Parts: sequence; C-alpha cells; structure tokens
Amino acid sequence: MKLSTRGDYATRALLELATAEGPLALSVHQLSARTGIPAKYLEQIMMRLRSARVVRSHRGVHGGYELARDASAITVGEVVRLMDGPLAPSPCASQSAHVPCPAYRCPTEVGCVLRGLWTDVRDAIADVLDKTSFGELADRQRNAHRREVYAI
Amino acid sequence: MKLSTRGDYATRALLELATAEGPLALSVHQLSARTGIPAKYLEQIMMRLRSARVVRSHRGVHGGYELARDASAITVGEVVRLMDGPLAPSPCASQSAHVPCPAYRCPTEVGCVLRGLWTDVRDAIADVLDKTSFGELADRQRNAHRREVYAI
DNA sequence: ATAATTCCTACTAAACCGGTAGGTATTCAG
DNA sequence: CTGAATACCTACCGGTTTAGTAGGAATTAT
Repeated sequence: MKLSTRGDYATRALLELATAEGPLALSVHQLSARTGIPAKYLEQIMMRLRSARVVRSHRGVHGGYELARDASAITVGEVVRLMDGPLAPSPCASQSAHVPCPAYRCPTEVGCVLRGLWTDVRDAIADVLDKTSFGELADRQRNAHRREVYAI
Repeated sequence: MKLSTRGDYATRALLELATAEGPLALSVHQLSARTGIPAKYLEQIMMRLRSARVVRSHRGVHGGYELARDASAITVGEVVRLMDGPLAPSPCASQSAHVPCPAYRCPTEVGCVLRGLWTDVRDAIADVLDKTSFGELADRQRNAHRREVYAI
C-alpha cells in the first residue's frame, strides 16, 4: 500500500506552498532547496499538478508556482489520486475508476466478500485523505512550530 | 495504494481453503482450477504462505495445502503484509517496519505533519485488515451463498 | 541582451511484476 | 517396485513502472 515518491514529493511541495508566506510564487529551484527534492524531478511533478489545476505557474525571471485555489480546497486525496491513481487496493473497489470483477476472477460466489473488504479499506483511506486539506495541514504545521518556538 | 496480484491471489486462495469442507488438503492444481490463478504462480505464493506458517503442506500423491491454524486466527492484514510489505503508505508511518524520517526528507518542521497523516492512513487500513480474519470472511461467504440459494 | 524561469521531450538504469520452465524429492496406490 | 501425483526449489524473462537525468525551446523581468 506504498505511496510512490511522486506522491510523497507532491504532498511535500504543496505543503511548502501552503505554508509559504506572501503572494509570491515559489520557483522549482526554491522548492527543491527547501524540501530536498531533486529539482528536475520536481519540475515534472509540478507540471502534472499544473495540468490538473492544482497549482498555477508563472514563467520568466520571477516566475514559479503557487496554489491555484485556497489551500483548504485542495485535499490530499485529490493529489494522491493524481500521482498514484485510485486509492482502492483493487480496481473492483474503486469509486473513481471502477472495474467490475470479471467472472473468472471471482468464480466462487456472487456476492464477493473480498470486494467488500477492499471497499472497506478504500473507504477508510478516503475518509482520511479526502477530509484532509493542505490548509488543514498548514495549520497543524504552524501550530507545531508555535509550540516548538515558544515551548508551550 | 494498490494490492499486488500476489496479495490478491493469496487472499483468494486462503479464502478457498477456509471455506473448503472436510479435513483434506487442497492441491495447487485444485486451488488453481477453483480460483483461476495460474498454477505455477500460485505454487510460489503457497510456498511463501507455508514458510510464514500460514498454511501447512503435505507432499506426495494426496498432498496439498491446508490452513496451519484456525481460519479465525489468520487475519487478512497478516497475509497482505506478507505479500506486499507494510500497510503504511510511508516507511516513517509503519509499525511493523518503521524507518525514521532522515533529516533531509522532513527538513521544515520537527513535528512532521505528513507523518501524522500517513500514520492515520496506516491505522485506518490496519483497523480493517487486522480485524478481519479468514474465518470471518468464510462466514460472510457462506451467508451470502445461503441468501443466494434460498433467495432470502 | 541576459539571466532566470517554466515548458517539453527524450532517455535510462534499476527495480518490480506477473508470470513460465524445468528439474528434484517425496509419497501413495497398485 | 514402479508410476503417477504432488510439493519443493531455482532460475529465467519480457514488460511496466519508478525515480530520476539531460538538454533544449519559449517566456519574462531587469
């Protein structure tokens, strides 16, 4: 049930954008420096996020990337699906890309109990990832930082 | 968050063993015929399950595989971990194979909020898979079958 | 003009996936 | 004792994915 590094990197970069201050866009170079993600690889990831309208870009000297919407309107689930495909362990349990079990793969019974199980897993994952936005994560990070700095 | 076919096949085969009647072992050939899983591939899967003490084997003419314990004592979580590794999306959120975030991968804050998120996901998955045994699945399947046959 | 940036495409080495192939050892039936 | 069925074991293999690297074209602020 691993997340690919693409998914990992995308969430790190977006969290960085969500916590960045001011209206300035961050360049791939800056994002790479702050996160440790290889720049040219991150570039491809940002392009994917852009074509999915998760971020906006500006070219030229002071160009870079910024969130295309409010951070509270971008969920981790959306981003993970974008990078790693459906959340469900099995295509037969996917909502976003459902593939019905062909007869030969579920030969024993009509009501496939395994499908029910994978659906439960999918729902459990989606329940976490679709309800967590980058706005929420940014808040949590700021709070953690505040606790750190002021030693509350 | 895909399950590999190995994980898929292993769960199918074990469910087949859990629902099989009588004390007889089932051969790879029989399991393959009943599930549609390629025999030689299934053979390797059964060997892995055997070395993990999930099933027992008997060689020779009437040989085959049977569950090594009561079906209620074999959870899906155990089998999925065996075939596909830890349930956690990220090694830093794994219980069974924890790898601490090196500094360069979580450079921004001390309390990594992403790690907390992946941990929530892991817990959600484990909550489903570690609480579901093949005994439970076999019961569900028998009930579904009963409903089917008697059209309740 | 120049430097910084995004955009785009191609390439690649390594790992993983989903098997296949073929032989050895064991066990039971006749 | 022989033969057939079975588990056991190891090697191999083609395709896909992963995790990048490389290099150049287009754009934009200074």
